[in-house]
Amino acid sequence: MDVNVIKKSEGSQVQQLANEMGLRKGPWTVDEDAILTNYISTHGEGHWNSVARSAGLKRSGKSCRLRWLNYLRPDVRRGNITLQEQILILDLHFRWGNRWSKIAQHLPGRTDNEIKNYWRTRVIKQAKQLKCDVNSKQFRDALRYVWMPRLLERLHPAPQKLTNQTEPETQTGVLVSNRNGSDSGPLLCAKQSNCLSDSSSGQNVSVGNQWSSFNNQLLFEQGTNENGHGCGGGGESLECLWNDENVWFLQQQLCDDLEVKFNSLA
DNA sequence: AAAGATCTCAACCGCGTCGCT
DNA sequence: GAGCGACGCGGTTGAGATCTT
Repeated sequence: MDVNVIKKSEGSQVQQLANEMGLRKGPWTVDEDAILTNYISTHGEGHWNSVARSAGLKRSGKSCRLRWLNYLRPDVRRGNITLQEQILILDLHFRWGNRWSKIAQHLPGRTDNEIKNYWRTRVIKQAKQLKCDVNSKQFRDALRYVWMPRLLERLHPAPQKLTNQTEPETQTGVLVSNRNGSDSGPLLCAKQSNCLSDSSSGQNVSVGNQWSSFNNQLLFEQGTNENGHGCGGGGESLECLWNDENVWFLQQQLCDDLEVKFNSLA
């Protein structure tokens, strides 16, 4: 597919210059991929502008770099984000915010672009469902105290397994949930009051340490537990965690008065 | 089956930073 | 220190795929 896309936004001097130089934009062709891959395998990465010129690609250096890093690199992992990766992303984003490249460094084979897309398409969607702002304390608490623990629970149905593998305090709260027939948010939250105390007393580090410990385990396990325990057999969808009941609970509790509860628990 | 809505993700853009001259 | 080019990052876009009606 040979696409010479002339964008509406074209008009800047840079773009005009690019056009005059005959630079291509839009989707990469198989031939272009092959040229870039061959060139880099021979000459290595870096100096992207000269790569574009020397390889005979009518692409900008930026475009070559992006194509290589996000798609052609041999160690790029394709396919669904695993449960482990989802937990890591949630945790790391909690710590660092939209530092996608920094987060990606902790997910081998995943690109910042992929993680960014995951966040925008999955996580922000959930925030909208809950009628919360994605950056609000309510939603961040929902991620931290409900979503992540439930992912962990899916990953490790038997809590003892984790307890035996990491330091004891790593497991406080986050793995506890009420499974008496139906999920019960309030009980879940009450059982996690120790976590809340940690964060509200300014001891985010301790919670971070809990997750750091678990992150190490996740990274270790990624090679052996690729499929996790998704709700649909091999499915890795998060959406199953956000069933109607959970959404209802979170809307009721988190977006209305959970913040008050947190404060009182602290 | 078709049309419209929604989702996904590759690719682009603008901007900040870094290193060299 | 100023100017410049290269690079990397985060935000945004839009085409194609998928789902819903």
